[in-house]
Amino acid sequence: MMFETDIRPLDLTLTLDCGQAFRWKELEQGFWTGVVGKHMLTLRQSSGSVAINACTDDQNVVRLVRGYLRADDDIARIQRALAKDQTLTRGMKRYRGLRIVKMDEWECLVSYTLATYANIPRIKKMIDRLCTDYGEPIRGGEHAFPTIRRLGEASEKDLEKCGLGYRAKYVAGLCESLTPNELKSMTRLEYPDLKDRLLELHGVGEKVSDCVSLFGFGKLEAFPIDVWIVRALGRLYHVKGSYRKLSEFAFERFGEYAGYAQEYLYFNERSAAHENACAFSEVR
DNA sequence: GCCCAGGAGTGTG
DNA sequence: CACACTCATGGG
Repeated sequence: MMFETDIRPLDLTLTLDCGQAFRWKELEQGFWTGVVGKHMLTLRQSSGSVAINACTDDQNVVRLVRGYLRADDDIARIQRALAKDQTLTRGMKRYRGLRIVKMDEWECLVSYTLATYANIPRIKKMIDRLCTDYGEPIRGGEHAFPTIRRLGEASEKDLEKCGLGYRAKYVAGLCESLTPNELKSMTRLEYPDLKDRLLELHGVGEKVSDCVSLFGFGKLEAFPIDVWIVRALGRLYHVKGSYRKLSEFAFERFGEYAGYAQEYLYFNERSAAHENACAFSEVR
């Protein structure tokens, strides 16, 4: 069944293929297949509208996709607010179509806990195996992301077999220390309290906590700091220091939309590194 | 074969 | 609080 919905501005590739979410695949040019909730979807962008191919006639998939892509975020307004920062103004316009995604809280928490000290292809593989081994089969031949209960039934050894390595004990710990109700109650917390609560979880540090706040709980003021952001802040703003220190800088500088600022800085820094690498290789 | 990864936990100065 | 070290494996 096909649906269509209007989301502007949007760059589907930038949004789905950037390490925010890990389950999207571009099976053929412009066709992005992934799983959102219990639905396997194929998305295709034509200018500002998104064509949704789903194995259901349930109109709710439109709402699902609009929620996932945060269709109600007013990008123009967000960019205007961030444009008070001159440094950001130049870089961010070409990323107008990049949207922060709103993942399922549990999926996001597990995904980013797995993402520690692993590269993106491997993160995708770990998640794929967790889903095929423990996720409920859904129409289209895919699997939903495994629930807390199902994942909790797996032993640490079982989880290791999915290629998790030392992360298996973290995932097992998450299943033990959380219930679906607790996760749901956490959605009511404001960002500072939410972050502290996430930090209590074993295997969840500052960076993962911020990623989960941003991509899982939709806290746009969260500002995850990875190696690329450290580089960007040093190169563009000449600030360096501990995670806490950089966090405070980001909050004062970027405020309620720091999460979008983070994405712009992240992409800008990666492309800057890429351009340098190309320039260097041309000189040789 | 080698290097290293969208980090976090632990121990030490 | 700041650093160093380890963690278990699979991609590139």
